[in-house]
Amino acid sequence: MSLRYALLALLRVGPLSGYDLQKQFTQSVGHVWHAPDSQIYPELRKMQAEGLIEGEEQPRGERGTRRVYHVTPAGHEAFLEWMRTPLDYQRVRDPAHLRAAYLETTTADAARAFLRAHIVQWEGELEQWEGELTHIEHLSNPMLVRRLEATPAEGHAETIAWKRFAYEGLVERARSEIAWARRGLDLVDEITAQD
Amino acid sequence: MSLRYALLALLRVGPLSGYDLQKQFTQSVGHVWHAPDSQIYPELRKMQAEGLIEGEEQPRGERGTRRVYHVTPAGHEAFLEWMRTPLDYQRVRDPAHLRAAYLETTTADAARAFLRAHIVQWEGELEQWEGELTHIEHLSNPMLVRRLEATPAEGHAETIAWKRFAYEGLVERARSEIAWARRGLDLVDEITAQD
DNA sequence: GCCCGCATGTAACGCGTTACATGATTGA
DNA sequence: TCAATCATGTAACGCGTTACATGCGGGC
Repeated sequence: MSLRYALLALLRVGPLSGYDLQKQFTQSVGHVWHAPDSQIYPELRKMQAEGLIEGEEQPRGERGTRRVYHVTPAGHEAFLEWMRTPLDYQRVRDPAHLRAAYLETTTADAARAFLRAHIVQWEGELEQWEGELTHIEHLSNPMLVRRLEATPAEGHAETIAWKRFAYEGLVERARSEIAWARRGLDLVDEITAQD
Repeated sequence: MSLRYALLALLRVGPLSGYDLQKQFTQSVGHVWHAPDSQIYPELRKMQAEGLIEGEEQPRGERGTRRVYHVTPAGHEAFLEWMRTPLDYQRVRDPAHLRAAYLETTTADAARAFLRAHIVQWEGELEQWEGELTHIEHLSNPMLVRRLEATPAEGHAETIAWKRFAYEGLVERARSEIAWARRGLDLVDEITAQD
């Protein structure tokens, strides 16, 4: 549901091809909203059919072509409309906490393996998000630079502030997941010590 | 993917009908893993077809029937196997943080509305999870009581400890989302003060 | 000449959501 | 007798995942 708005957010700054968008989805935006190429290309076609974007075929070498998309006025409006609309929050569906609630049904080793994997998982995310944060602070994210170049200077601080805000929230979340799993490991130790 | 294991976790304690399971999914387990009835009934049929559970038709009044399911040995094994298996973590797809990263594109009012809705959303979850925590502490959750009755007394403390652990993690997450959105509201104030 | 990166997709499948649909029992 | 609760589903649709599929361009 949000994929198209993530795509619009990127395209609003300037035209990009499906491939370029896909790269952004494995880099910057992808740290917040992941999408594989098999989802991006069809979505772009749909958005074009609905008049939110327009694609321009560009020759590439002798026979190759690439399609560069740009946002139409209707697309700009759709994005701004989305920003004004309440988000629809998905119902909670959290496999890690579901499993955590039943850890007494398994062995101490399995419980530890699960908790350690949880730590590894969130340490990975943490690294990505902290990396993005430093890219934001140092203005070393090319997409952010393009965005700043396309907007008047007096808005730059605000743009950066919101990016930082978003990633700080994610960093905080990752830290809290890691701390939680560590407490879980302590709990396994306490329980096994009793036997 | 985890739905069937959530169902197995409940059924392991003792037989239940689809309707009873559905109630648990709007109460206790549903605070971790939501599922509507339209998903539960077909899933139970599938699980029966795969030999994980067995259903027994019970008469209800003159003409009504209800199907009560119990876990087969294969079902018990499948659950324990799942507990030993690494979770597959979904890629990040977080609409709230996606939007937060682009709040400079909208008005201060829209930004505030979004952040306030985020706070309301997570305060709702927080209330649910804190409620569950007190139910756990006071042993006033009927499903937990059934679970304890079905297991030897020396395991009770551990069972309760893991439930508490799971819900504490969720409570922490909700608090952190709320704190984050409040910082966002402060940021809106700072930005509007500059103009 | 070969490989890596550029570039664009299709197909099948599963999970989840929403809406729709029906009927029986029990207690006020 | 009427409403609430018990009880069980079907159908259509959309989003996302995984696997599959293809071919060009540019640099070494």
